[in-house]
Amino acid sequence: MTSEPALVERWRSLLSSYNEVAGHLERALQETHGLTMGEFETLDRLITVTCEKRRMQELAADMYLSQSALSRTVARLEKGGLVRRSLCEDDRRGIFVSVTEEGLQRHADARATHRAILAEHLGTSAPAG
Amino acid sequence: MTSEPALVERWRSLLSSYNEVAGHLERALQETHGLTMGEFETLDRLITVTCEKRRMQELAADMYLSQSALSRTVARLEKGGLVRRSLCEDDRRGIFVSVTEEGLQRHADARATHRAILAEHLGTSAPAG
DNA sequence: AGAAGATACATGCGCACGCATTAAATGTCG
DNA sequence: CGACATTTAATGCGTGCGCATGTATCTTCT
Repeated sequence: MTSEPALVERWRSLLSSYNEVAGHLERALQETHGLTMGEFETLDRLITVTCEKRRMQELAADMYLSQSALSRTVARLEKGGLVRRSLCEDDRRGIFVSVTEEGLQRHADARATHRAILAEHLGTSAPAG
Repeated sequence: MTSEPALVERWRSLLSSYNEVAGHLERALQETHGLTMGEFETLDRLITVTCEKRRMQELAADMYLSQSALSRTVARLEKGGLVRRSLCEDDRRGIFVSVTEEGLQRHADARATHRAILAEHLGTSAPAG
């Protein structure tokens, strides 16, 4: 049973941790690799999973992005050649998303930055609780 | 010494906790009280502190918002009559911000919603770590 | 088969954000 | 005092987001 003041405390802590890390992450990924945090996370989720193609919907379920945000994020990634969209034959409303070679490469590069930022800005702060 | 995979794990957990809570909070505060999360947090910080007036700069230091975002947030709050801006006589570059009666009231109302959302969406999830 | 409703993704719109710049006030040093 | 750097807050601009809606496709029920 968490008391209310403690709850607010926990929220503030979460808020500042998140913003600290997200801020640096966003800047670093953008500057060094031309990627939004959302773009990186999307790539990351596309790659971490075994199957080659994933439907928008599955992707959305894994993520914090809204459906519309995901749609646009994938559109940007495709425009940048990092991802490919293809029709789903079984259900022609569906869209499959797959990572291109360039996408794999860019993600691999960006991952280093990602880890570094996490180590620097998440590693030092105490895990809440 | 946190291992790298664990770090990423921790980040993803932070990311989803944050977005879960922030999403619901934003919606609830907007719908019920016409307040942005940033606006509420700003009011909250203005009120939690002992002194009556606070300078933008001090406020900014407490918060995750950028200087420009804070400036606009305060402008919105003022436009809504929840906050008042006044010149700082000692240093006329500075701006003091103080909460109006209406601001106090609105904050008091919103606080209930805030706590409720936290209890619902932060209370159940295990504190990371 | 045909109509009504559900589902999947795309898009119009408005909003809050961050970065870079600007305007006003202060501090510094000759 | 007067020129120049510094600091504080406001603002122009571009970007990504969520909500609501649009369009195409699938499902269900008769």
